[in-house]
Amino acid sequence: MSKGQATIKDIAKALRISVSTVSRALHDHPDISEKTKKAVREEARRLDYQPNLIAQGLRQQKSHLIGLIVPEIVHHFFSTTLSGVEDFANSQGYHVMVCQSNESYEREKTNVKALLSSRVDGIIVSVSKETTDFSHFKHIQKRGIPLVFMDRICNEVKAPSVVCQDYEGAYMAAEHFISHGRRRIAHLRGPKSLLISKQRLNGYLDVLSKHRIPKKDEYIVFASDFESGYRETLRLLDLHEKPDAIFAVNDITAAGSLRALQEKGFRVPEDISVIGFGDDPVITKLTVPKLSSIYQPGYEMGKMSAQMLLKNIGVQEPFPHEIRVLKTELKLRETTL
Amino acid sequence: MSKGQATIKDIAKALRISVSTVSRALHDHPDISEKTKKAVREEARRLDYQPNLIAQGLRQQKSHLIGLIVPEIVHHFFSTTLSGVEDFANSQGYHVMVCQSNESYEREKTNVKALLSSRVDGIIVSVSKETTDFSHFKHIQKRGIPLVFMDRICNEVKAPSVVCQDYEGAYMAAEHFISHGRRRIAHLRGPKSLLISKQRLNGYLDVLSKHRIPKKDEYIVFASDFESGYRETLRLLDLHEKPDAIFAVNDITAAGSLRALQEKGFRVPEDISVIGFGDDPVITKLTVPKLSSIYQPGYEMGKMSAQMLLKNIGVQEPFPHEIRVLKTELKLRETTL
DNA sequence: TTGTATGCGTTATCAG
DNA sequence: CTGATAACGCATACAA
Repeated sequence: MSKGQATIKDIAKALRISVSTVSRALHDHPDISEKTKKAVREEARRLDYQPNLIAQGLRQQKSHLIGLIVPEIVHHFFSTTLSGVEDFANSQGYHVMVCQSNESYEREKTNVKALLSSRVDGIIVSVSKETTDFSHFKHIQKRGIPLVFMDRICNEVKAPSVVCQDYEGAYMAAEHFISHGRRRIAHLRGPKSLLISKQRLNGYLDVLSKHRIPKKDEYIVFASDFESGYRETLRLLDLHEKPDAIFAVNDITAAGSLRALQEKGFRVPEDISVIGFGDDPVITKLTVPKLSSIYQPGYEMGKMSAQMLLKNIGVQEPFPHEIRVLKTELKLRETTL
Repeated sequence: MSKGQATIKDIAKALRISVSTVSRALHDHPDISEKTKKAVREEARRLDYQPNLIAQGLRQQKSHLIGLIVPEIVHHFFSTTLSGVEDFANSQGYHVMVCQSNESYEREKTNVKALLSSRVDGIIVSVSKETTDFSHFKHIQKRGIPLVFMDRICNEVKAPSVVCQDYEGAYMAAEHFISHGRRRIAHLRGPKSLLISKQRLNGYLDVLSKHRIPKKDEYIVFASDFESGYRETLRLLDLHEKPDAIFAVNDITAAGSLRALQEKGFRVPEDISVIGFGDDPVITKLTVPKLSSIYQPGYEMGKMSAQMLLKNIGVQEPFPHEIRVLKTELKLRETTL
């Protein structure tokens, strides 16, 4: 009775029929009589039969598992992508194994190995900051396992990728500053290793050059967390020509920046405007004044990634190198005019 | 070569030995000669052999997977518990399947079914707000699968549980108010369905009665997100006897409360002190003034849960009904005297 | 319409 | 020290 989980064998035994008949009945195979099907279904319910996905996986060489590797799930953005991945995967009968690289290259490699060993049917990756060698990703593909990059993508490996309009988002932010009379726009930029940082930087730079504003190196500083955002903003405020606008690579950095501005007595947005990136609902709600930001469709990006991944499961290499770009939006709140 | 993943069969074939020898060599079985072992290991490396966990799972009736069901991973607390679970599980050769119930009872049931079908070796659950019927949890145990409750526990089902000092945390908060001369302490409480809400409420109530302060029903209102925290605080401020301190069931609610206080021109902490619960690093950093809060050891709770779960894998029922309580701490910042 | 046999990759038992 | 074989639970080609 409660001897672990019931199997098709148990159903077969109870009904005195063969396991193959049970298997087929459960799958609604046309060959099986309605009568048998009904009996099987009832017995299955009686025994609370749940198909053993492990056995199914072994048999059909499909685990119905997909792997997701993200840097850190604590970040709002990544947790929303997980929701998107999970929802779509579940809707297609897949489950998700989540791994965090903690921004560590070594850990990312371990994660890949673990997922491969678990025979996941596909892997979605958002690359860690530390990663500069990409052979572990190529390795996935060599095994014939579909791979999709999400947000933190990787140009060195040809794989379907899902990003948002990083460039356009940054462009919008900078344009907004310009159209409100700002000329001395600083950028708190992300690490060199990340493409998204470069894209955001480029969007910013292109707006400057479009408006014939010379790029000023002191205005472009590395900062991607609260503390560095705070610290680097203090330094910006020490410049002879202080900026009149700050575009930050993400919201928490923008929050650090706001803290510095507030402490130094600058009025936001009157003296200095600020725009973040990510539109984190907690951060944008809590800063004073409320942070304007570029909305990133995390849930949709996750969903789309899962969709592209599942589309490629079972197909032959080479995998397409399609890049899907999802829309970002400028959300104006109180740190902008 | 790149024909999917290598198996022990491939190694056996290459070395012209039997699969059983390979299997044993890989497991460092004492019967196998050092010479053979070395050859096998080398060939395994050459072929980049990774054991097929699915096959292993089927064979040994152990999937080396554990399931984690949390309400919503976007909350900082739950994402830190995931890290704890993941780290400990990985260290023991287990992987984690994460499911979000989205605070929905139906979805929680679906999650349980899915995990059972995946033949996870154990399940960690943080119960959804909506859940009042617990048969799906009992069901897990009936199947002989160990179950551990974490944070959002469930007294109706006897299972090992990991919580933090909800009562004591609330007690500390209220005591702190009292010891700084506050007498009109309000509580923004969580939903009735959650034990942690009750515990936090009780800690608060016991401090009142200890100090012979009569409980005042208008001071105890339901609120567990930013908007309700904001709204209910406005109502508290309309009372004839306004509170001089507010203890909130979580940090985001406290943040909503602070927003209301600020809008109405109350000084925090001089006029009204505020303490939250959870010690969310983003929220406590961003509110103005910075929010005092009760620190909850999320990572350790996750780790402990995984530890208790793995301890029970393979053991016979009945599972112990041990409850582990982890320490909370009062973190004083700027919303308290 | 149903049953038998086989194999997915691995490990354990039993022989040798 | 090593090999052949069965079994885990399921799905399918082939028989009947």
